[in-house]
Amino acid sequence: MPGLIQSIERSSAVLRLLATGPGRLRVKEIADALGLPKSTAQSILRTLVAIGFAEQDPRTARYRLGRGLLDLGSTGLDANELRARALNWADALASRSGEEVHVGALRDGGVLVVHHVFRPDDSAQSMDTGSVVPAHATALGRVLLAYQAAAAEDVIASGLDAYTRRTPTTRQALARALAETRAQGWALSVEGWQAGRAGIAAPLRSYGGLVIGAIGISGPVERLCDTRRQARPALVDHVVAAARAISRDLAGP
Amino acid sequence: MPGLIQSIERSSAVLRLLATGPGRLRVKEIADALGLPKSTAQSILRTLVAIGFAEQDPRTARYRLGRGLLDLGSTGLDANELRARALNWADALASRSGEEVHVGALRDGGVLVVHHVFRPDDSAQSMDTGSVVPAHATALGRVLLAYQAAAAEDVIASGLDAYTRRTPTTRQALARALAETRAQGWALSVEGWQAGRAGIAAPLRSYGGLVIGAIGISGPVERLCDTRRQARPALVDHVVAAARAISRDLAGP
DNA sequence: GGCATCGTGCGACATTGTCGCACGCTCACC
DNA sequence: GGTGAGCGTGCGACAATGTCGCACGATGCC
Repeated sequence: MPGLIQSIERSSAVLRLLATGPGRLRVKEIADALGLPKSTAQSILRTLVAIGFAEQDPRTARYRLGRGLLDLGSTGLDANELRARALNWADALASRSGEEVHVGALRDGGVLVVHHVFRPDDSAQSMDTGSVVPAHATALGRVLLAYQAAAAEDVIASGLDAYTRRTPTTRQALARALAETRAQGWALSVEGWQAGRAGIAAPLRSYGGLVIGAIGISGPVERLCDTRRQARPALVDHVVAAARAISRDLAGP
Repeated sequence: MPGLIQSIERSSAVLRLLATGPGRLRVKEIADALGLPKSTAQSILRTLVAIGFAEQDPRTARYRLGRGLLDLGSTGLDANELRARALNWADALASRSGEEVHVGALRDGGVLVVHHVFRPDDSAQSMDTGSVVPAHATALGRVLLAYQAAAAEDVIASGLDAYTRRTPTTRQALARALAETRAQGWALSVEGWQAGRAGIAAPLRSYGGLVIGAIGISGPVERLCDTRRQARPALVDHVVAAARAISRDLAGP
């Protein structure tokens, strides 16, 4: 067994210390804890900060884990694995709800549809798998953005395009929608993406409760919503139940 | 600005590729994608595997992100920050429920109590902040173990001590309790830790929906439960609402 | 003000990381 | 079955990089 790269090993020790130690640490504390000379620890930390795996508070000079590392964790499962785990439940949801079902994950500011189940009737439908839909305009996307603040910021920074008159196009409007989604634990989008159509979606949680995907139904507004354009509770229950079942599978034993 | 440690930079590029690329990748694909010689890529990967940041499927020789990295992400907030964010809501929960409140996080197989609010009456109470309670025996702990499978495995491997006749002491009993917790989104423990006392707890979710702590109430069984020893719905609602409010704060804008 | 400690960065040089190469294994094609 | 191509793995030479002592400026305490 050939040698390992010492500097990478050391960087992992630093990261573990930041993650499990008493919190924000100083260079000296890190160096002492790991038995490294101060300069060595500092070189490692400087690099970790540069790559986004650690962050330093300029006021106190203390270090903590960085967003770049958290971002990595949040995409720990790939599209194929998400799809494989969601397949059967997505089919069942289409049967129960009578609507078409999509499973998606955030990708480059949009939602990549990793699985699509047609509405269980003989209507004309086109296959959506592989397509990318706008996150801010769809229920799938709202669920994903609600739990991934950095992605939400990116989407806002890129500009919130209007697809219909009901698409949220301001930071405030989107923030309100995302807050509501977090409060309810599911999302509703009424004519945000396509006129006359609505979507209900719920989060898919992986290891540690991490939101790594979303499952949702979509169909005509009058079928998904009551007369006050609120989501029909029975449909919400179906979507949330399917999301929970998939999440149990994703979270492990 | 002095130089950065190149091998650490390269390891981060590999990790990002594993996280955002098409999924399970081979040495050659990684080397080509990053413009590195095959041997260099392999040295980096061998090290990443050794530190747990990457894993290789022995059958296919393909690499993916490792559990060690996901573990880091799940403890990205420290106890002080958790406490600061939960303070006010914990006080409000004690007022509304009329019971004492604890906020905790997993630490070395137990639950570290990071904040404790006394029951809002004049009864004799002792300060619990800083103490560590057994994860498998308490509602706080059940919530945390329900969403952190690796920690649950560790706790089981360390042995499930009995504190009362109702403490779950087998893998099956604990797994059942954790599954129920995940299904409901909150946990109940009746006389699992102390005779005559019960606890109701719900998860605190951070960035990405990650469960990084729990908040709960505890008190006499007859006050927390109905005659069938089921949690009183009004109390569950209070706990879940507090958990949600704190989670909104923890998740960012 | 003096002293101790810390974080940061420079630069010498020893150690470590890089990486070409060889080998065994697997797979596809004839 | 035989052959060739491509891959993953590991060895080892050596150049490049990482290590780390030291100096300096900033901060806090007495």
